[in-house]
Amino acid sequence: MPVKRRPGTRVEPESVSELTTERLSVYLRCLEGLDRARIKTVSSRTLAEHLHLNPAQIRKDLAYFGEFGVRGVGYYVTELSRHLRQILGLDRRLSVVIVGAGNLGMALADYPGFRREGFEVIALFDTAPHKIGGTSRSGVPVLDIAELKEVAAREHVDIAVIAVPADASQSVAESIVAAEIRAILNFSPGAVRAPDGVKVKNMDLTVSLASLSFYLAQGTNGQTR
Amino acid sequence: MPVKRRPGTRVEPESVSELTTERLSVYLRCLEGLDRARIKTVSSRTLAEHLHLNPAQIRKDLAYFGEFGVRGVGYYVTELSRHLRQILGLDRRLSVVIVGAGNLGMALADYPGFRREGFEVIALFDTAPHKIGGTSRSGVPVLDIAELKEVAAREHVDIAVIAVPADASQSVAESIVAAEIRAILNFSPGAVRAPDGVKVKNMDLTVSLASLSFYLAQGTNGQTR
DNA sequence: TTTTGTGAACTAGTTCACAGCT
DNA sequence: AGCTGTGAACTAGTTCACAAAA
Repeated sequence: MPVKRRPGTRVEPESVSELTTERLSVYLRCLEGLDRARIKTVSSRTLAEHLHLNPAQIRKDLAYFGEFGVRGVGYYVTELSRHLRQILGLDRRLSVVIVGAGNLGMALADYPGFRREGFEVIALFDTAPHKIGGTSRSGVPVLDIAELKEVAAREHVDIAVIAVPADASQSVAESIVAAEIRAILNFSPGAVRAPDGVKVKNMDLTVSLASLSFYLAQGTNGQTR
Repeated sequence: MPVKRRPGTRVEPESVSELTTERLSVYLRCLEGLDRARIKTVSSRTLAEHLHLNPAQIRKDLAYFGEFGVRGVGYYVTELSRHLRQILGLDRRLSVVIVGAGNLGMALADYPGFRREGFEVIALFDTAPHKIGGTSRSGVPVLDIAELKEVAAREHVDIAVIAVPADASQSVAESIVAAEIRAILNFSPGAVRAPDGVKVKNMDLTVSLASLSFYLAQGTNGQTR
C-alpha cells in the first residue's frame, strides 16, 4: 500500500540511520553527474550499477522521504537531485569554522570541495599568538579561539571542524558546544564527548590506518562501501 | 565452553568485521594511555566506561583473537596492548605514500600522528612539474607519479593515500593497484574501484559534511561512536 | 513491458545474562 | 566476591520478491 506522505515531508528522526544519510549524499553526487550529462531519468538499477550497490537499498533509502519515482520509468534526475539537496539541508549556504590552524586545519580551510558543495569556511581559530591575525593561503582569517563564541553568535556558524592535537580536542569540543554550534567534524584522534543535541562525526586517521594495517597483516579481503 | 585457540592465533578473515578492527584500534589507544599511567589491569567494564561502549562488546571483540583476560581480574594492560598491536599489524614499521601533493597531501605528509603510530610517509607523488623535486615542510620528497611503481617495488610500500581531485582519483587508484600496493586510504570524493585483494577505505569529507547537514536540517539527534 | 515501493526474509551487529574460572 | 567468555536474544541493516502503477 502506498505511503501517503508527500515528497519533502519530514520523517521521524529516529527512523533514518546515518548509513542512509551518507548514501543519500553519494546518490546526490552521482545524480549531479548524470544531470551534467543531460540524462533525464535514471532507474534504481542503473544508479546501483554506477555505485556498486543494491537497487532495493536505493529505493528504500529514497522511500523514507517520499515517493520520488515513477513506475516503469525511474527517477527524474534533476527533480531527485533537488529533493536530495533539500533533504540533506544542502539547499542553503552552510557556514563552517575550523579550530586548529596547523597544517591540517589550513589545508582544510583551503579545500575547494567545501565551497563547491555549498560550505563556506568563514574562519580558523587557534591559540598560538603568532598564528592569530594571519590568514590561510586562500585568505581565511585566523582568529583567537576566545572569539569563537562571539563569532558563532554573530555569523550563525553551522559546523565546527576540530583539527587540533589529541590532548586539546576535548577542551576545544567544549568551547564549540559553549558557542552553541550543533555539529562537529572531528579529525583529532580519540572520540570527543558532546551533549545530546550536538552531533559529532569522527574522522580518525589513526583508526583508518590501523584498520588497513589489520587487513594487510591478516590478509583479509574486502571493500569499503 | 572455552575456545581452545591460543592468543595471537590467526582467525578466519571473514568473521571479523571492519567495525571490530576499528574498535580494536580505539582500545589500543586507550590501553596505551592506561599503560603510561602505570595502571596494571583493566576490566571490560572500566574500559567500556572510558570509551562509552558496552563491556560485552569489548569482550567479544577481543575474544575473536584469543583469551586475553583473567576471570576475576580483567586484562593485563601491557600484555593486551602488545597483543592488539600484533593483531593490528602495528608491531612493525609500515610505509606509506601519498598521491597528490596539494594542500591536503602536503598536510597529511607532515601529520605527526602518522609517525607516532608507526607509519612512515616515504614520499609524495604528483604530476605537476613545478611540484616534482620539491619536498613537504618536514622534508618528504615529491616525486613523479611515473616513478610510483618503481618506488613501491624498491621500498615495499604498504599503504597509499589518495589526495587528488575527484576527476583524477580513479586513474590514480589504478596506478596504485598497478604498483601492487594492497591498501588505499581515499580522501577523494567518490568511491574508487579496486580489484579484490586491494582494500579501499574512503574518508569522504563531502559525505561527512552532508550527513552533519542532514542532522542540522532535520533536527535528528545522535552521536557517532 | 518496465520499474517503483514495500512487506517478508535474511544477514550482520549488539547486548543480555549466566556458567564457569580465579 | 569479581570478571571473563559466550550462547541466546535482540536490534539494525540489507536483500529478496512481488503487487501495483505507468
